Amino acid sequence: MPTIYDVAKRAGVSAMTVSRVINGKKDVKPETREKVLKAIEELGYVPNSLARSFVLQKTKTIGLVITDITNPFFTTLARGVEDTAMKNQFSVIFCNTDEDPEKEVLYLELLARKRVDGVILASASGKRTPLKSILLRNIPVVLIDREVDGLGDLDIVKGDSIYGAYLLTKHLIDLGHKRIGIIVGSKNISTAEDRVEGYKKALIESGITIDEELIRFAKYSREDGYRVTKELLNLENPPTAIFGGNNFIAVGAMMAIRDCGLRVPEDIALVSFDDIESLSQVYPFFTVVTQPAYSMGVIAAELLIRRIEDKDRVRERRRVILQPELIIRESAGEKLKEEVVG
Amino acid sequence: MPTIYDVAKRAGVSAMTVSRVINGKKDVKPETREKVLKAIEELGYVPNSLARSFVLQKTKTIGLVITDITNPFFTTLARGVEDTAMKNQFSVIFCNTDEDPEKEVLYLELLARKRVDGVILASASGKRTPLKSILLRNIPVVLIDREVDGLGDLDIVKGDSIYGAYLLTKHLIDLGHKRIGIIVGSKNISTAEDRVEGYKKALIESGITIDEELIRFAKYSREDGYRVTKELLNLENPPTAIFGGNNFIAVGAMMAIRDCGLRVPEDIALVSFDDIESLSQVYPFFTVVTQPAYSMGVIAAELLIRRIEDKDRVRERRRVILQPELIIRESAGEKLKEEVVG
DNA sequence: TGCTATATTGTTACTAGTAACGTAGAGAAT
DNA sequence: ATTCTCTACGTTACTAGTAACAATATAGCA
Repeated sequence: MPTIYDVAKRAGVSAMTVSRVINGKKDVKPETREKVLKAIEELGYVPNSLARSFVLQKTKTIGLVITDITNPFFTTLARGVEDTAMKNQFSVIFCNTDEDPEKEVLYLELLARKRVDGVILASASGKRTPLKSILLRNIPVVLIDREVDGLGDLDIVKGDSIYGAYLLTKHLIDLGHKRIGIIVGSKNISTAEDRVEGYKKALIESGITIDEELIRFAKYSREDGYRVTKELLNLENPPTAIFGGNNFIAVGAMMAIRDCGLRVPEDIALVSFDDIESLSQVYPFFTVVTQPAYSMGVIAAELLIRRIEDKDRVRERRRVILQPELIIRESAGEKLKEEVVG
Repeated sequence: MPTIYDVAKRAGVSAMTVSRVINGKKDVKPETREKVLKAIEELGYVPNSLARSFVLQKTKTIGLVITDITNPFFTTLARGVEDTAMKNQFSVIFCNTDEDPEKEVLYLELLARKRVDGVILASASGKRTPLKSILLRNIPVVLIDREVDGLGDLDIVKGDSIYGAYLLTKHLIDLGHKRIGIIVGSKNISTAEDRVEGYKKALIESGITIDEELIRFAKYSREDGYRVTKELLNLENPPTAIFGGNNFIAVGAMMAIRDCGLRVPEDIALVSFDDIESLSQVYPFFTVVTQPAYSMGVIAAELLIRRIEDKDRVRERRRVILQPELIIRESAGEKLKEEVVG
C-alpha cells in the first residue's frame, strides 16, 4: 500500500510535486511529470481519497435517504441521483428508512459522521429533528418528494400531489363513482396529506359529500394496502372505487380485491398514484398518475451539487414542483351505468 | 464544527479520554464519562469518521458494483446487501455499470481510492483486469451472480444458471416446442454462457438438433430483447418459443411480439430467467425461473464482512450456488398439438 | 555581469482521530 | 514503611494528503 511519499522517493521528487501531478495542476515540468507517472505505475499507487477528503474537508459524497429502494418510484429516482452525481464526480451512499423515523435518525447521524457534502432526503418522519446534526453542521440538504415541517426554507423537488390526486379522483368521478376509498401513507408525510387534499377538492367540486370513513392513513406498503383495502371492502357501504396512495398500496389493494373474489375493474375500480414501469410495459393495466421520478432525482442532485460547490450560500431557496400526468388504462373501467349511482 | 479536542477542553480532560467515552471503552470513571457526555451534548459534537477511518485504516464501507439498480433482480439483491451491511454497521456505495466494462473500471478504481473495506461485484466485463487496483491492495472481493475469468479463487454467490436454463427449456420441450429461440447477455458474462449451456443440454437430452441461428448473445436490456426478438421472428423458420435470458430481455421480447401483432402464448411461447416481483403479484403471467435475489445479497454481504473482519486470510474460498425455481404461469401456454410439431 | 521575473520544486504545518505506552495515585499485600 | 497492582487518565507519534509559503533555478534583459 504505497503512499504519496513512496512515489515521491521513487521519482526523486517531493510529495507535493506528486500531489500536483495527480491533481493535474500546472507548474510541473513535463519530464518531471513523466518521472512521477512512471513511479505511480511501477508502484501501483492509488491515491487515498480518505486522506484527501480529510485535509480538504470535503468528501465528494452525498447521502440519499429514501424509504425503500425496492419501490420502483424510488429506484428510478435513485438512478437519476446516481447518474448525476457520477457525472459530477460524486458518489452516493444509499439509505433505506422503510418509513421508520428511527432509522431515519440513525442514517442521518451516520451521514453526518461520514461528513458527506450534502444530503437528499425523502423524509419518513416529516419532522425536522432527525436532521439536527446535519443542519447544525451546515451540510446542504435538498428535500425530495416530501416536505418537512419547519424546513420550508430548504430546496425541494417534488411532484404536485394535490393536483395529481385531483386528476385521479376527478377521473373516477367522471366515470360515475361517488364512493371512492383512498389509502395513503401516514399523516405526517406531506404526500399523504396532499393526496387526500386533492382527493377532497375533486369531491367537493363535484358536490359529493366527503365520508371520512373512506379516507385511510396507513403506511405506503403492500401490506397496508392489502389490509386497509380489506377493511374498506368489509364496510357496510363499501366504495365502488379505490385510490391507492402509491404503487405499493395499489398492488396490495389489487391482491386484497382478488382475494375477496372480486374483479378489477368489473366489480371495483382501482387507480394508483405512481406507475410501475416494468408492469405497465408488459401489462398496461393500471390507470395511474405518474411522476417524472428520474428527472426528480436528476434535478435534486443538480440542485444539491450546485449548493455544495457554491461559495456564496446566500442565494434564495428553490422549490421545483413537477407536474404529474394522468395515464388512463384499464383498471378504472368504463363509465358506470346510472342505476349503480346513488 | 467542534472536534474531539474542543470536547476535551470543555470537559477538562484529554482528547484520548473523550475518544474512550465515544467508543464505549472501559477505563473511564463514570463521573468523567458524564462530564464528557455533557460536553458532547452542549457542543453538538459529531465524531468525524473520516479521521477515524484514516487512522484505523478501515472505512466500514463496502462497494456494491452491479449493472443496473433499476433491474428488479438487482434491486432486491442490493436490498439484501444493504440490510446486512447496516446490521453490521457497514455502509454501502452503489455503482451501476450498465453492462459497460469501462464504467466497471472507473467504479472499481473509485472504490480503491475510497479505500472501501470490501467489494461485491457482479462483473460486466467477466475480466479480471478491472479489479487490478482492488486485488493489488488485498481488498476482499465477493463475486455475485457472475464468475470472472481467472478468479476462481474468490468467494462467489450465484444462482445455478445451467440448471435453471435447463428447467425452463425442458418445460418448453415438454409442451412440444422444438424451435426455441434464446437471447442472453454478452458472451463474456458467465450467466449468458451458462444459460445457453443449460438450454443446449435440455435440447440434446431430448434429441433435438441445436440450431445456432436461434442462439443469440446480446445485452441484458429491454432494447436488445426487443431488437433480437424481432430478428428471430423475421427468420424464415421462426421459433415457436422464446427464452428471455433475463427479465429485461423478456420484457423487450414481449413488446416486440406484441408489436408484430402476435399474442403470447397463443401464437408464441415466452419464458424468462428471473422474475419481476411487482409484475407477478399483480399479473401472474410470465413463466419464469426465479432466483433468490435477496438471499444472494445477504449471503454475499455476510461472506464479505466475515472476510473483512477475519484476521486470518488463509481460509478456503467459498462458493455458494443457490438453486433456482421454476414457476409455471401462463406465458408458455398449453401443450402444442401434434400437427404443429415438425 | 548583475538584477529581476518567472517557472518549478520543496518545507512546514495542519486536518481529527487513535494506538501504544507512560504515569500518578489509591489501596492491598508484605 | 515499602513494594505491588490496578484504575484512570495523559503524552507522543502516527495516519496520507494539501495549502501556503519559501526557496531555488532558469531565463531574459539592460
